[in-house]
Amino acid sequence: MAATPPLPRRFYQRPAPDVARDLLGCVLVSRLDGTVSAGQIMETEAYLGPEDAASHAAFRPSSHRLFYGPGGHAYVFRAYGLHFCLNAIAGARGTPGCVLIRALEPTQGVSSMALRRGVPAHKVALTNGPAKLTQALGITLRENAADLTRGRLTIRPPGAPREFAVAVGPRVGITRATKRRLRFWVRGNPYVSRPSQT
DNA sequence: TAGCTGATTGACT
DNA sequence: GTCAATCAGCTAA
Repeated sequence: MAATPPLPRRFYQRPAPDVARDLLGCVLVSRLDGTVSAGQIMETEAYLGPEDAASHAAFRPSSHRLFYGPGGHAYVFRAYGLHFCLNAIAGARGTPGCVLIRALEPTQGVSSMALRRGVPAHKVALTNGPAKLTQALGITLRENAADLTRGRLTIRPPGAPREFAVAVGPRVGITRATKRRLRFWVRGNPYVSRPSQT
């Protein structure tokens, strides 16, 4: 547990789908509001550049400063006026892409998460959705553009070798380019946000 | 300036 | 199964 260094920036400087797959099992750590909360990433989705109609890089120019940056930063946006979603910027400089963190399994600070969410700590509803996990970890627009390789919000590699089946399927919850198979999740994990659509 | 959209969730029938 | 909540940022004019 002690002082596992966060994933290096070069981890993110690869194609978004590769980063999305390798992010499964990694641990998202937040040190916000004076508490430490962490969870293993169980579900991700990859978004590409302008050629991906569902990506914010394609239709949201205000995100370009991050998308075209060096990678390894957080991109937080508000959906439907009230929910937050957390992305990790991926891809080398000049090749925009990002990875949406859709679900994680709490490993640390569970009571803080339950407090923020207002649901019992043993419920999967704590973090089994993109907006749920941001609320559980206390992530808001303040964390937009945060450096994931250092600071209050980081992602660490798995403590042990990963032993689980990775499933791949079409992305969910979006209205454009839904046929691309860019969603990755841990098969059989109860924290995955939606029933597997293979 | 006005109008529209959305990578969601939770409450309700 | 349906539907409202709520707002930053885009587009049209």
